[in-house]
Amino acid sequence: MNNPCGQHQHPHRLIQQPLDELTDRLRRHSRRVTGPRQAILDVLRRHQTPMSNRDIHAALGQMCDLATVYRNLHTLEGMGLVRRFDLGDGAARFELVTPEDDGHHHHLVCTRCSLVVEIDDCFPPEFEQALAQRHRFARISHRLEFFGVCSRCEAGESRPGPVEA
Amino acid sequence: MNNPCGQHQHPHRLIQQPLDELTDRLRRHSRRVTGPRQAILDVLRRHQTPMSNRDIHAALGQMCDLATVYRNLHTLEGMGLVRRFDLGDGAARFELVTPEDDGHHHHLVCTRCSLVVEIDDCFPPEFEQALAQRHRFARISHRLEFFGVCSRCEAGESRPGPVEA
DNA sequence: ACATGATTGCAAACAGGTTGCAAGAACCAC
DNA sequence: GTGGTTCTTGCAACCTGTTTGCAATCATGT
Repeated sequence: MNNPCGQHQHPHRLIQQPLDELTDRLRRHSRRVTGPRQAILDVLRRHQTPMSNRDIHAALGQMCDLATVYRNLHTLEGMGLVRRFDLGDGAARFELVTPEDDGHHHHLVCTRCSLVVEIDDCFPPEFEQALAQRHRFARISHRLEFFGVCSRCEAGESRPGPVEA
Repeated sequence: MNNPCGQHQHPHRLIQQPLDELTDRLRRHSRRVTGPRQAILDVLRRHQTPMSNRDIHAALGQMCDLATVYRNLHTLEGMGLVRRFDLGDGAARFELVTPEDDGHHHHLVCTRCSLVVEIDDCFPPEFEQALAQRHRFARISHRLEFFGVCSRCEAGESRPGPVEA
């Protein structure tokens, strides 16, 4: 994997984090280790790609209310255990973040079947610095996602639900 | 204005397009030139930064229903007269596109006051090509927006409504 | 001017997400 | 363990952005 300018790139999602380690992180933030929370973390750690609140709720079976999922992801995001992504279809997606990795990376989304590929490339941070200076902005960050049509869909074997372009 | 790799960049919004030219484009697409449409185009051509449906509706005064604004922007987007942006706050924004320029560009948004700065820099198209090939995706495009805190806000002179981080 | 079909206003309906409140756990201290 | 304090949860109502059905209205070709 190289990158736009042969430079920056973010490694991530190398291995699944043990569930205990995750719940420990909850405790360290003085958050209670509840059934729904463990279940949500467990679902997330088994997943490679970002999941929506609805996805997670579905994966949980009738374990808890959808509102609980929303609240917990909000909490987890605040704790930095989870990172929010916007894949452009109006629903927030979440991925687990490891303590080492800040979770910064991007995605390539198939606009036909919603297949998501994790992308580690990114443009060099110096670019952002330059932008910040030029426009006198502080604490600059960015959001970048790619869209396209995966080979299966391109070949005609269309399937599930689409995401907007 | 340079760019991430000293390469690609999209010039845009050089001058206001005459209103007649815009309505002509409507006719060419066999769309009727109605009051609301002209007004919407007129509001957009006077604006430098992307406007939400609500913004436009407000700028129009009680000229037409909000639903009409939504429908028209959808139509205009389909015709390629307007381009949709997602600045991350849950409301779609639109900017007029000139016939020459495809409207591809990005924004730097202040997360405190919502100030928007138009950004012409972008990473080189070859990068997207490479991504496409590597993951066997076709027709790749991307969405990129920057967020930060503008100098005024950083200086403490906070004001209007925020946008998410 | 007329006919005709696109367009509009209005209200209802949606979807994602948030929130108030009372009931139900976790967790700490004893 | 027991008990209480405080965080969480379920539920239902609510909010915002956006879409849609339908009848009334208006822009356009003739």
